[in-house]
Amino acid sequence: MQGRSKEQPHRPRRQRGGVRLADVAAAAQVSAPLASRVLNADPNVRATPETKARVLEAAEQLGYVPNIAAKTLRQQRTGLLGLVVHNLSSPIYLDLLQGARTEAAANNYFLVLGDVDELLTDDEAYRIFINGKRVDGLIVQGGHGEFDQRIAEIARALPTVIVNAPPKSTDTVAPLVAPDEVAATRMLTEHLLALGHARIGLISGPHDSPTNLLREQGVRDALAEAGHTLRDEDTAHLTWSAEAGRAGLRTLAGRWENTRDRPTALIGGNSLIGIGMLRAAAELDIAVPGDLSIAAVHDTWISEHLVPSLTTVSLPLREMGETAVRLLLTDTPRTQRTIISDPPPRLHARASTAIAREH
Amino acid sequence: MQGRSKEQPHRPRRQRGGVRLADVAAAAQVSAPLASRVLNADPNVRATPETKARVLEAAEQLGYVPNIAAKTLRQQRTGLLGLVVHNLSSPIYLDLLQGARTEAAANNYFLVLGDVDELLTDDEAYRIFINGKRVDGLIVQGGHGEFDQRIAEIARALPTVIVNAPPKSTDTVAPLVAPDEVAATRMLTEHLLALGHARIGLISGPHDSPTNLLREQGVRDALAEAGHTLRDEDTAHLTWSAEAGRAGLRTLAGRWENTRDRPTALIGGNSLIGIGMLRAAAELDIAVPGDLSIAAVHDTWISEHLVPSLTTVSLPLREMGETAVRLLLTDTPRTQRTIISDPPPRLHARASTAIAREH
DNA sequence: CTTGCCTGAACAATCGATTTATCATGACCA
DNA sequence: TGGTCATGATAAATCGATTGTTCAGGCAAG
Repeated sequence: MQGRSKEQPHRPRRQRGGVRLADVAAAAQVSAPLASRVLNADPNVRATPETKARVLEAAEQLGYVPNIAAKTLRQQRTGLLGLVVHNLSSPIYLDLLQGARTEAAANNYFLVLGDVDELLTDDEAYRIFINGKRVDGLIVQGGHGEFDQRIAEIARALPTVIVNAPPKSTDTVAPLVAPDEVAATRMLTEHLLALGHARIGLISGPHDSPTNLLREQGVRDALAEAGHTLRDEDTAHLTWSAEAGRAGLRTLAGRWENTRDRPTALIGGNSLIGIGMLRAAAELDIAVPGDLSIAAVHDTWISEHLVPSLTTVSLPLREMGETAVRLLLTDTPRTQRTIISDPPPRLHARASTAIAREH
Repeated sequence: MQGRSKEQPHRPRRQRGGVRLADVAAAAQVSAPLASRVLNADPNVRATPETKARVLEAAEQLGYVPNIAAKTLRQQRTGLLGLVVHNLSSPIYLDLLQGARTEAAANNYFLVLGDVDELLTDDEAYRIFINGKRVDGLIVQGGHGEFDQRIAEIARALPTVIVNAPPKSTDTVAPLVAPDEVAATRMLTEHLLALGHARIGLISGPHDSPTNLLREQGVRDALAEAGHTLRDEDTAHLTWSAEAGRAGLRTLAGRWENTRDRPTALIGGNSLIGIGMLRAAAELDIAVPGDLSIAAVHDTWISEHLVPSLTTVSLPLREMGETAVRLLLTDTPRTQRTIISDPPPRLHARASTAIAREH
């Protein structure tokens, strides 16, 4: 047992890199370029069926997987899309993420996560993510003030699609994918009107945010058609959080001096606000839906598990994510604005809304 | 205004690729390799301070960002980590994701999302993600039966860290990062015991799942120390969902024939189950915490907004994500098991638990 | 019998950064 | 003056796949 005492006498030559195209080509007794063309089903390739079969066979045999870095370098295409999220803890946009992820996967793309705050504060991260050619395109959420201002700059460096809310600036810097916000709140309002509510209020996000303007519009439209109006004293505009919903309802309720001069139903600008409103109602001993009906925009997994379960309208977030990816992969004119109207917003009537009681 | 009428008379030679290292080197009047070494702060580089300054200056001036594909090809390192998630809609693991994302970013890494179901069903996606050298390492959630069986295979192909729950198989295939599950439920139980509860039940996930075994152990330990036991008729083991929590409480309540022979407090195996339990209690007119105290594992953003707000114990999910990334970046022996005990689980006492009432 | 065309395939260049090996220059010492 | 050595920098090879160009051979037409 003396000879060959070395422990690693003949490890296969290529240990790290796995199987290369050259290995496949060698096994199939063809050149690397030909193997590449066969494996990529190049329509212009001219090879006998036997040759093709040999190449495919060899690739299968060796478990060949193309090296993505090499492919990327040559083709200037990473197979990655960036998704810049604002607040991942919010349940609202997970569906959007899921939709984007699924559609990306269907095209053999993967998603890389970026964070709004990080990109704003960490220059290094920004450079790597935006300028480093790390991704082929970017999906960003509009409507986040400070970040909106940099979207134009980003869109110049990289194909970009904005989802959800258009930046405030008037010039269109990138294609937009959005839900039919107006239809959504209109639907909620009409639901409440049908239940006999006449005085309906709104607790929503910042008054001048693009999203709020649209959602508020939907409420106003539906009310106007029914001959009613949205009164200033029945609205509160804070942020998009549960805490804001709670504070908003407390503020409104503070104005209610008697049981007659007050709204019988309130709409929450998003599901977090709706949750906060339910909470505030419980704290203030306002019976829902007995004294007050509550409905909100966005249907999330939790809506039906709340007590009482929350009436909502669901936006096609998943489809928005899918569409955003599709637009990204088909380079779209930056002026294009896609409103997802199929499927339309859908009403989920639950226990938090009921027929208006006569005061 | 006739001359120069062409709109794009002299676009710079390199339009697509941006600034290359060669451009920087040329501007600084040095060779590309030297520029590379200076920019990467190679300790072995020998260059005069003036030369270094010139290179750095030129890079800054031109806005040079290294081409990641080229770097990756040469270094066999992508700068990406894969995070394989099971159900992104669940709020529970978002903190883990956030922790991982933050720590990755701090090391100039980015996260790519994979989906358990997709990797199980889509062979192409699996090959690209796992075998394609698309990522340098992988964080996977253990405890998802079918997927667990492939973790060993994955771990052979790629540096891997398992978070949360160990696969059932006894051999350790990759380092593990987990919270102190036993301490968490022990803490909840002790909180209830301190409130005077003596008979405490448990509604949790599948009985033989690794996570449940540990959580149940914590309950049993604390009860035993106080001279009590966990009765079989006070437990239900279904899935980890809100629906299961609801069904679990309904099952248990169905056994309660009089007000004396029943538990005064129940622990939910996770926050979803806790939410379902609150819902079932409301439906069954069981006052919480009057008739029944309810507490659950996992503190999420919603816990404090529920009615009543839910007592929970929070696990250090964020830190787990951070640690998982760190382990991945420092190639760790696969036998290592890291229990995050700093910070320890933390109790959030809220309105759903109260002093036990004498029956 | 040669020219020309088509088929089947190989050759060579390219993507951009890194890294190993090599070369020039000047200082210093014998 | 010649030789050694440290210093400063360059040349060339490499990572692996793709793509434009070229080449050899076979067959048909002139």
